Amino acid sequence: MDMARQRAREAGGGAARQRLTARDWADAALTAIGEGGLAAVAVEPLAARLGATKGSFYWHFANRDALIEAALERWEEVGTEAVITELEAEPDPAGRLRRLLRRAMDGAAEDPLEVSLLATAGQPRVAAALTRVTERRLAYLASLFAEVGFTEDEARRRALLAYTAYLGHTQLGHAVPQSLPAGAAHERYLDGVIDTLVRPARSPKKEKEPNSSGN
Amino acid sequence: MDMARQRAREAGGGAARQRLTARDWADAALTAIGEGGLAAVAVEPLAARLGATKGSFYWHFANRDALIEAALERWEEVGTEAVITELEAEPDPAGRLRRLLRRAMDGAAEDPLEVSLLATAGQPRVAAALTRVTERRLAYLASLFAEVGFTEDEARRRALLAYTAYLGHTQLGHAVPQSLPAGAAHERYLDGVIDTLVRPARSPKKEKEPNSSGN
DNA sequence: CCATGTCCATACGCTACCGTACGGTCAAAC
DNA sequence: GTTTGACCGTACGGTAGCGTATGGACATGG
Repeated sequence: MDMARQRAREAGGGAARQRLTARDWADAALTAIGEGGLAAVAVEPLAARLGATKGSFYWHFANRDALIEAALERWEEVGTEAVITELEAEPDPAGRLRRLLRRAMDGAAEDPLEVSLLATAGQPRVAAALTRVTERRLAYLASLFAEVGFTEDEARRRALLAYTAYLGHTQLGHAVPQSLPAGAAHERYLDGVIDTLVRPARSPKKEKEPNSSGN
Repeated sequence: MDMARQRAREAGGGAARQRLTARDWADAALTAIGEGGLAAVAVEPLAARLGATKGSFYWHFANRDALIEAALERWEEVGTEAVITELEAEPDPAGRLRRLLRRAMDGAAEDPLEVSLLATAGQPRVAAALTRVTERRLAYLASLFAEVGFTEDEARRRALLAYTAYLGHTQLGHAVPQSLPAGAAHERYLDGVIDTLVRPARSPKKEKEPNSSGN
């Protein structure tokens, strides 16, 4: 009967480790969240997918809740901090801003994780993680807008608008992708949106003119 | 033992009907979705909340799936068509546009339904409902922008941006409400966003000047 | 006063999943 | 080559929810 297990592991997509780590389980939980929401983080199905059993899981984690916590922590790292540090390679602030917006909008369609997590904001753990990530991203976005020349208030306001647009874009791309422009129209649409977000206001009040150096 | 049931009904919040209709179940399913996502649509908990049992449910519906379908249909009605028809009372197109945007942004925070449904776009039934609702809303929004004076393309583009901003605003208001401005700042923020969306572009290409008559 | 159809309660079996108990395996240490 | 401990499989009990079967309650028409 252990031959069945051997087969499951070897057929399980090539890289079949013999022993699992806590990170393996956390990553599996993250993909499960992306596919079916928090409710899809079920120990036995995950074990089956990993070619293991609950025995392995309950060695690495106390219970299902601990797994969720670990998955959320991991998400905070790879989904925010990694992007920011990677972006710091770009020297020009305006370039950083445009590049960030483009990267976010581009990859928004295939990011079911954010969508699933936002839907589970009722869970206190998820809410806490979301709060941290959101504040971090908004603060960084606002700092970029400020670096480009906007006042503090205006920078925060634009960061908020940009982030809500990003979130909505993610939602649409995930739920109703047909409604988003495709191909060349997609490029033009994104350029238009980014321009709207980055360019200075027309004339509502005295606004410090930002030096919008195109990318 | 039927006394317990009597008590449950009479204590259940005042208006305790003796007999339930299919719509009662559908509405209960909708509120359950808003509170806990699609997974929270469970027959037995709903029955308990309604002061009834599964016997009632399986009289009105074939199974859980049929309930979900009915709930989605009901959502399409009250969440979109009702709003549009109500909005048609406003005579001025520009007024309709601004009023719609303001209404959407204002009520966005306390609308957990949309958030939950967007997260369940994996389910084919939900995806279909979302597609219909989204296309309907986008088409109506684009028609409003067109009525105000934008070209077809620009109207569609602005409708898309406005709708993504609305979706993102809903998400933020639901998941991280602290990140949104409150009080007077909230008003100023909304006015700024709506202005950005409704006002003509500065000078990218020749754009027909819309007659933006304020509300 | 009975008959009929509508609506619902109760009891039951079934499945999926959580968490626990315990025994087995395997590599490294000695 | 035995021991040890990390790691995992298997078996078990418990719970929540789905769907079914069946028998009432109750109103209405005859």
